[in-house]
Amino acid sequence: MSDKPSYRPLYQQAKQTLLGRIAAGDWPPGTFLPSETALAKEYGVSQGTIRKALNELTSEGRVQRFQGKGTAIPTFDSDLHFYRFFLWTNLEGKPNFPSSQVMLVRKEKANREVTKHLKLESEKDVLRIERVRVLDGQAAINERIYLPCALYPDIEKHVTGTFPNTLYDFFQKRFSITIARAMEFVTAEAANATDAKRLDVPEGTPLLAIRRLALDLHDKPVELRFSRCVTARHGYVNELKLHSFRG
Amino acid sequence: MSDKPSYRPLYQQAKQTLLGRIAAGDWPPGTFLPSETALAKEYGVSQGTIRKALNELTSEGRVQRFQGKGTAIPTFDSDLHFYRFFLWTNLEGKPNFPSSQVMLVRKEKANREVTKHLKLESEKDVLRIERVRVLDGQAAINERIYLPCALYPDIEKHVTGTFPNTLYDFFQKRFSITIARAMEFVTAEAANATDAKRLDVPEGTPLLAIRRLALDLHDKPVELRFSRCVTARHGYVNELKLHSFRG
DNA sequence: AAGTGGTCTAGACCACCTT
DNA sequence: AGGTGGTCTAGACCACTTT
Repeated sequence: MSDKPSYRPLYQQAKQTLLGRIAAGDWPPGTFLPSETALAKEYGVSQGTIRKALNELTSEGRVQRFQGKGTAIPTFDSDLHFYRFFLWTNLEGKPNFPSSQVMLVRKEKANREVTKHLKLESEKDVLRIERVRVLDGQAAINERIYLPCALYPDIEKHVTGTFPNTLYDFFQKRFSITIARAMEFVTAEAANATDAKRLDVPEGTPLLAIRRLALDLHDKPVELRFSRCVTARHGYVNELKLHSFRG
Repeated sequence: MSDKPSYRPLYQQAKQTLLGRIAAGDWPPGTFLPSETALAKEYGVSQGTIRKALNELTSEGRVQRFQGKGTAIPTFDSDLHFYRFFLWTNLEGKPNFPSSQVMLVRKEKANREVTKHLKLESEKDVLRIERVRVLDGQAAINERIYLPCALYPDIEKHVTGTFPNTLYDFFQKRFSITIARAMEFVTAEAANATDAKRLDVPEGTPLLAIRRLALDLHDKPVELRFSRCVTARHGYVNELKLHSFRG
């Protein structure tokens, strides 16, 4: 009658426990977990069971395994991760590392849209960052970013003067916030006056508009980003695959 | 000195062999593979080794496993697959099953761009299909599709009268062509006269332009598709994740 | 040499589906 | 009841890294 699962594989339990400890920061990025044998002893299961848990975590990008060395928590600046969240290439398909010019940094009250997407309780303080990203020497992306101030204590003080270009790396190092995934919603819109000025295109030029919500290891929204992009020389690349439902 | 791998795990060999037989059509979509024990005996390895190979194939979407039943080759119309290749939702994030109106079907010589992307040897015959896709009752996507005639024998005869809406399902059932993955390149462009007419928008309206190259199980290009989309009421959704490099 | 993860095996038992 | 895949274990050996 009851529809309880009433059964939970040991390796799933171990995986969940490990995930919780990773999210809680037991092993900061760049450090190594205990060995399989140590974890197996600690959890009272066989090594093979721990191995299965760790392999699933590996396939989800939560840990990295190195033969002969051990199992580590990945850091965001590792090559593995950057291009998972930066999907721009030029027309020939070559990726491109962007540079940034910050146009505005300001603390303000979140409006309704920002409050909704970031799942804030009410109209809390957010840090608003506006910057232009440069690809192949061309101003290409006009970006507006909102960060809940509560999650990034004293962030204003960190961002005076030079501003980090690779934000997700900065979030992890300074605030222990790891971006685990992001949802994007892409549309085409006409350039407004600000876009035109910052991107050096005529008003009305078709731009690719991306709304991105980035989530941390607990699936909590930690960043909202609006990007408006000139696609004369670059484009947004995406690969569609069949792979598993459980990934 | 030589950099040969000089080592190849058994389960990888088994996986490659199985992939080859799947691609060759030994087990058509919807049919079941031999059991683990049968495959283990056939390949002269243990059941655990075959299991590991099959589990990797599962995570890549190449097979589906059902406890108590067996291991099957997925069919494209299974719910699992359609929305992997159709990323449109309305502004509230609700997915939408599109309908199609075919505007043009014609055999022609491939131009340089089509030849290049489809990796044709020279300017071979391609079937050109133009259709408008309707979302929520609104003409939303103006689509132009190129198929190499060599891969779709007598396709002209199949497409008179009614035309299949879910093309990839049709490719698999009629031509044994399974779409395994696709690469998309997304830009923003202004609506031309044809777009304006078919999508009922003013000329110059910003459209989302997608070039998609679809590949079969052998990674051979089998379809080139240009979509031009109104994003007033809908958008292209994409999820960015960390997951594994080997997926 | 010692420790790590990676592969491979063999066997036991469980959960699910079909007959 | 018998077959399938799913979980769990224990042990052997291999490949890689570090000491």
